[in-house]
Amino acid sequence: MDEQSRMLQTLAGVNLAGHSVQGGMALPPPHGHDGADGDGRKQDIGDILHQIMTITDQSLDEAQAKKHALNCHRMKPALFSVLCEIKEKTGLSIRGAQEEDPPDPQLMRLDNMLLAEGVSGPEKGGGSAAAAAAAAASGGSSDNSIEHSDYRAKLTQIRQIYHTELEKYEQACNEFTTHVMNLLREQSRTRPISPKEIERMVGIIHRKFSSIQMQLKQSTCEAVMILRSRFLDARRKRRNFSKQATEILNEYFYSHLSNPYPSEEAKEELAKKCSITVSQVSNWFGNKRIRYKKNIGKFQEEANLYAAKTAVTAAHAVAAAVQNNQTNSPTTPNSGSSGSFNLPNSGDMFMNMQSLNGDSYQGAQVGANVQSQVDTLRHVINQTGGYNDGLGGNSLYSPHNLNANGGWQDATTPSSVTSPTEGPGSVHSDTSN
DNA sequence: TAGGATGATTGGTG
DNA sequence: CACCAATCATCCTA
Repeated sequence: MDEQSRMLQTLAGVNLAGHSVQGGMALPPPHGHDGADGDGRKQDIGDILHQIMTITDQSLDEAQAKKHALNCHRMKPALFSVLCEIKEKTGLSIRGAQEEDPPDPQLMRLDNMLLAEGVSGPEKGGGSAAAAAAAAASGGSSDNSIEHSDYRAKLTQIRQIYHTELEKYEQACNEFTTHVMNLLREQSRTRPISPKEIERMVGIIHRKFSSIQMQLKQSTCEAVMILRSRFLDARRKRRNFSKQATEILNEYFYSHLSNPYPSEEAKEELAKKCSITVSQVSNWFGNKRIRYKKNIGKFQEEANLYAAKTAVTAAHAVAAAVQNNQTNSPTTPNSGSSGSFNLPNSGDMFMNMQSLNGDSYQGAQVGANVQSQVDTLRHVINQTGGYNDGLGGNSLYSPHNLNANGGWQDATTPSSVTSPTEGPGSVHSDTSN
C-alpha cells in the first residue's frame, strides 16, 4: 500500500469521524492557514471531505462558492491524483462490466411493425398497405373508399402523435445528455472523468430513453392494432344491404321458396346484381332460411308481397313469351312436354324472368321457361284466394315445403302445390338438403 | 334509448 | 364444404 492510499484511508477515517460528530451542524470556516503539523493537515483534509459530503445540502450559490474554494485548495492536486489512481484501478472493472448491447429483438419487432403499418417510415402513402389489407378483408364492398379514408385518417392521427412524442423524447434525451455531459465536464475539474466514461454515461442515458421510446412504440402498436381490428372486424362495420339488393334477394328467395338454395352460379349472379360478395349472398340465404322457418307468420306479409310482384312479372313474361311464340316459332325449344321442368340450362324461374324483363342474367332462355312461368302464374293466381286469411296458414306461401324436421323438403320430390314457382324439374340447387 | 332487424361469425353435423 | 342453429355486434326505428 502506497503513501497516497494510506492517506486516503486516513482521510476516510477522519471524514467519517468528523461527519458523525458534526452531524448536520454548520460547516466549519474554511481553512486558510498553512497546516504544517500532522494534526493540522488531518483537520484540513477532513474539512475538504466534509465539504464534499455536504455539498448537496447547500444552496446552489453556496455550493458554487464551495466548489470554487475546493478547486483552489492547495490539497486539490494531491486529492485529484489519488482519485485518478483509484479510478485507474476500478476503471478496468467498469470497462469489463461494459456490455455490448445487441439490438433488442422486441424493439426490432416493434420497429418492423410500425414500418409495416406505415406509422414510421416514409410519410407518403403511409398505411396504404394496411388499407389494402383492410380492403381485401372486407370483401371489397362499394363503400370501402369511405372506410379507407376513415382508416387512413385515424392512422395519420396515430402517426402524427407518434412522431410528435418521438420528437419530444429525442429532444428531451438530447437536452438531458448535453446537460449531463456539461456536468461531467464541469466535474472533471474536481474528479477524474475520462471521455470514455462520459461516453458510457451517454450510453446509459440513451438506453434509458430508448426504453421509454419502446413504451411509446408499444402503445402506438397497440393503438394501430385496435384501429385495425375495428376496421377489419366485419362484425363491427356491418352495413345493411341496399334496399334494392334486399329486394332482389327477397324476390329470389320467395320465388324459390320450395327450395331456397341458389346454385353457385345463381349466387354469383345475385352477388353481381346486389353488389355484394357471394359469401354475403350465402350468409343472407342462410339467415333468411333460418329466420323464415323460425317465424313463418312474421314473413307472411312479405311473402305475399313478393308473390304479387312475381305474379305481375310472370304475367308480363308470359305475355311476352306467348307473343314471341306466336310470331316466331310454333314450337318452343327446350320446353318439353307439359309439366316438364327438366331444363338443361337452369330452370331458374326467377333468373329467367329477370332476363325477360330486360335484365342481363346470363344463360337465360326465354322460350325454355314459358311453361314454368305459365305454371307460376297459374299458381299465383290460384293462391290469391288464400290471401285474405293469410295469417290463417292458408296463405300464399305456406311453408308446405318445410318437412317435419323443420328443414326444406328435398326438392327433387314433388313439393306442395302451393309452391308458386317451381316444379320438380326446376331444382338447381347446389345442395342436397 | 330500448328493442327489433340484420349481417356476420362460430361450432357442430352430415 | 355447405348448411343449420345459436349468437354476436351493429344498425335502425319508434
